[in-house]
Amino acid sequence: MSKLPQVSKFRVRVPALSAQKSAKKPHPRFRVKDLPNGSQQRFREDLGPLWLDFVSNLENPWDLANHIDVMQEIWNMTFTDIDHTVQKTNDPVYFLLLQRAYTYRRDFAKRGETAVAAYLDSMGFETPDEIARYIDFLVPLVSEIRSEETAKCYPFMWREAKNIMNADGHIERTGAFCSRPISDTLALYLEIRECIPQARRQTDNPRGALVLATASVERALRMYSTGICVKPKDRFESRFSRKHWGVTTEEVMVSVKKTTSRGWKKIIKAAIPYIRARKPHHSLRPGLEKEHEGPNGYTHCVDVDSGSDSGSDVIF
DNA sequence: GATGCAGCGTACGGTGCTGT
DNA sequence: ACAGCACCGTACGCTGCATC
Repeated sequence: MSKLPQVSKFRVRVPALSAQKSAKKPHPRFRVKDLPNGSQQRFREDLGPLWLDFVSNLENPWDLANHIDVMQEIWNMTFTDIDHTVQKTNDPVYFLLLQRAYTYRRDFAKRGETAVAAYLDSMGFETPDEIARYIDFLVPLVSEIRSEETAKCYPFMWREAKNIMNADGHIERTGAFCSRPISDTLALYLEIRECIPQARRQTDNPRGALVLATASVERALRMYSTGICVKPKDRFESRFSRKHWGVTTEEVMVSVKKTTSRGWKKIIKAAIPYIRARKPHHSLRPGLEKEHEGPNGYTHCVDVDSGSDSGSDVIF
């Protein structure tokens, strides 16, 4: 880079005509073409991934509206030649970055479905009953798991979890957040990061991406609670939204925040083999209610460092 | 090399929800 | 009632592959 390009002023325009005339109640809606000339491709290829990398690191990946400063920062970093002030109203940059984040979360939902379908397929079950029983073990009903003191564990969140019949139905588990479907789903985050130069990647742990991956996998697993994938009656109930999954992600975050740096290396190491491993797969789920609060299987998913498989050879 | 096709990702428009 | 937000469905265009 011999010299910086000349800075040009980008003036905000009104939304495209087709967007304005679309509905009875028109409202601001921007398209990529509403961005300044010459910025569209860099928006897609550079700014978008940087933004999603940031979102992946957030403690609350559902709440994005209060990160104008970061949007501005990555805009300035990406577009040294185009001056623009990011703002909440009438701004295509703000609007399109939020849209990109919605798509990002939906991609996690889809990836979870694909990962779970592949996982169950690989288990070689022969009847729906077998699948239903296994799902019941992996994702016990909320009421059951919270009322039973000894069962503070969602087995689907662990690489390995098995009932030990002698000691009060105690569940032995290892490998927090390293179950195959969670690793598979988290690989989506690694795929997004691949196109970002190492020096520009976020350096924190991808807490937001991990809680989204975990919730997405639970959502997909619960679709199979009857042994076959059940479509929801109401498509709005099936959304991977803050409304339906915000409580779950908050609770999972309790465990995520306790994860050590060694734990993070293991989690990333487990996800790496799944990079670019999946194709999209469409299926749906029945609704899920959150009824109780307090410590539970989500908040107890933390490895006791075993010393084995340190993950020390992982760079991410 | 040209053409056709399938798979996939993205952009865009639609719509229910929520806040004022 | 209205405006804006949040999420979903899908059309479209791009890419890669097969076939001629």
